[in-house]
Amino acid sequence: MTHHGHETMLRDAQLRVTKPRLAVMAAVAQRPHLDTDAVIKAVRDDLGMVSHQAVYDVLRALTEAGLLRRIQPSGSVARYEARVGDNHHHVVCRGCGAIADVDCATGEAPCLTASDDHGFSIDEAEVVYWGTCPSCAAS
Amino acid sequence: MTHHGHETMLRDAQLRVTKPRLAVMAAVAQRPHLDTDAVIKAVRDDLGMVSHQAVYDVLRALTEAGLLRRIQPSGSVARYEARVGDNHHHVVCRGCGAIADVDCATGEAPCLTASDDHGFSIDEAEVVYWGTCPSCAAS
DNA sequence: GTCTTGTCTTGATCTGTTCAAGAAAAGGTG
DNA sequence: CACCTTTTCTTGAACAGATCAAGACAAGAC
Repeated sequence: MTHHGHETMLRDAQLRVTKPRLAVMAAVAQRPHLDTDAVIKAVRDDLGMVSHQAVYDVLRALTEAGLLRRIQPSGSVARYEARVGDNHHHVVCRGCGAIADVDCATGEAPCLTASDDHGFSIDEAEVVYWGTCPSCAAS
Repeated sequence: MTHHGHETMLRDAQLRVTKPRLAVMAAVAQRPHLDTDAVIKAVRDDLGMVSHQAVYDVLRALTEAGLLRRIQPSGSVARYEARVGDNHHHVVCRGCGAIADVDCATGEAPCLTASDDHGFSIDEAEVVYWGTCPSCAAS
């Protein structure tokens, strides 16, 4: 994804184009599953001093606009990724908290039909696989 | 589940039987998906003054022993439920955070085989359905 | 260039959770 | 039953991530 592409995405979402926003998008596009703190560090490496507040605002704005997806497995802080709309899921290591992407084996809309939805109108099924990553399994 | 049954469960898990523990188990068994604060209130209604620390310790001990399950959807605080070992999932309301149980439509071990596990050894698949509950849909 | 609106900075605040040290209670043993 | 060891509970402080509030500032429309 190019810098220019990010600019177009922001405009399409009716959001203003600012340096912090471009830096956040670049950081998340480059390294998926970044936590908030890592995003702040990446943005500051890129632009110098930026307030953590600005980063929080940017992350919220981009998430609400559907440009970013927020994931937060139990016991972990909020993380963000750029892959949206492709219905993929995550595998999380119980040892170190590492996250990797997986496409669900059951096709495009896994488990989206619950056996009994209790009257809820369901629009998304989120799947988290829990396990142990190779390096944690070794130790 | 009787009071006596809870006592047996604690002993089987090699945990000492104390009033706070029995009160926590009773509260969670009675009303599923209780958050920590609600558990504290329920325990105090039952026993009088109990420190919040004791409740946190009890919840952690029971969760580690497998007597309770901790669930924590994004944007929500930690919640606990007594149903363990039956592989059911949850539907969460985006509006009010209400949680209901659902049995997964795809059988006993839904989606447990990821298409590419990245070398992780997976032991659990957790599914969260996101949607809108009837009362939030009405407003 | 000017104006309006949305965004960023600064700094305080909040909530849920955890840490630490000592007092109290559970339950096994003599 | 009394004692002792181990675990659990109380008290009080601390911590992290996230949020709130007010004003300075910049983006983009006209």
